[in-house]
Amino acid sequence: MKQETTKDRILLSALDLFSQYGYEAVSVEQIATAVGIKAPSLYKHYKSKQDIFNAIFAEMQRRYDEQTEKMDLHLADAAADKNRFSKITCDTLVKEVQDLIGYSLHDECVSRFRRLMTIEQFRSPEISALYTQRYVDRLVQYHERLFAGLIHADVMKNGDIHSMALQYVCPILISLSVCDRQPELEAQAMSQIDAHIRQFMSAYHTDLGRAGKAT
Amino acid sequence: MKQETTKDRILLSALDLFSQYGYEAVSVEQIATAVGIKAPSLYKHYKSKQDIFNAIFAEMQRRYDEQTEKMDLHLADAAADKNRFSKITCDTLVKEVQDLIGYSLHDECVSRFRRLMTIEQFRSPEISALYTQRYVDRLVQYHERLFAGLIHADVMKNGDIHSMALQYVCPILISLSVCDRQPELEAQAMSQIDAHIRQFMSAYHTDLGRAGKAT
DNA sequence: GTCTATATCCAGATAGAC
DNA sequence: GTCTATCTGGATATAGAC
Repeated sequence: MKQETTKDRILLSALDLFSQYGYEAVSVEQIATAVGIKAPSLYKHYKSKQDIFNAIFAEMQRRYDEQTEKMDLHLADAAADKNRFSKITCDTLVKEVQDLIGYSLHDECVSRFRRLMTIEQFRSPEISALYTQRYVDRLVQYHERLFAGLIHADVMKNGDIHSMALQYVCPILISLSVCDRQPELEAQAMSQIDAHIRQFMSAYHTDLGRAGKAT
Repeated sequence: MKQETTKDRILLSALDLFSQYGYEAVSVEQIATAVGIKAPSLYKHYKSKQDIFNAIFAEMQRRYDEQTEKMDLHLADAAADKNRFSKITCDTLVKEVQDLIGYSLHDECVSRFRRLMTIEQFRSPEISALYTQRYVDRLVQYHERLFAGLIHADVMKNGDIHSMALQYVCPILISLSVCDRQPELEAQAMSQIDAHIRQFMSAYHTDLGRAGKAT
């Protein structure tokens, strides 16, 4: 719980502005004004505008690594306790996903950095690869492992796991990108996600209708 | 087959540069150099840099409208001849989609404009809405209509049509966005699309295994 | 660590000759 | 329709006082 330094506030203000207008379109004076100081004062904290940009990436990478660790633990937990798989219902799945999407949309850092990545994704091969890994591959791979467990527990129908993960994850990713562009469509996106998950489960779950009711 | 005017060449060079680096990062001098003239000469054709940007949008909108008309006719044809639905096989579907994706990736104008839209999508509510409409809604709605026809013809299982369209279309859209970032992954993306469509059909087609073989 | 003043550079755009 | 020369503004960044 350390206090927010000026250096941190510069980082967050820059992230805010970069994510809206892009790196090139934002001047260091705009950043300074947002922080409440004059432009030359920035240079006591960062040696250049590019340096601020790099610091944003470094900081977000740190947070991302933390989060990935948690996801891995969560999945390991689920795999260790195979009985939990059979208890999964549409309602719990929908709620889990909607919470995750809500967090991704409303956490300022997470959502701003994702938008920044979106508009700067073609700037270098490194950023391109990072984008695919973070926002596509990680979630797909997570669900591949999850579905492999569910199939093994006979809760889900057998099939091409990678394609199943894509069909589950991609509509959610697209909804997220729509909300990034048009926040006013969030409610609609959430209800589409709800319908999507129920449709997916009805197509791939072995025993959905009776899941919660069986004695 | 009219000849390519300087005005057109400016438009295409600007599109090329904007789609790589973004509007702000490209100077009018860069555009002029790409065309093979000096910067001030540009102003005889367009009154400002912003004017070039707007002209790109107007021209691409014109081409888009043409294409939409063709798609509508194609769908109307298919709907009028319901017997064709039952003849659809995985192989033809895969080929159709791969051709479409190949075109979207390799047509210079189409792919450059899509990348430009991607990196400029947060610049205004109008561009945001245009992006969603062009690159998400149109394809989803097309497949909703297609699937409605297929369900009516008893070729596809019944279900929530919108969700089914999302599950079919979104993995393809994500593959496209991956290839925009990382062209080196195209072959891999194509084979994932192949597997995805076959998995989708095996989940939703009423009678896949015998489709091509039944007497 | 913040400020004012300033150096330096380069962008978009215009004027006017050819 | 292209050029050279130029205007003007705004950007990043530095120097040095407080």
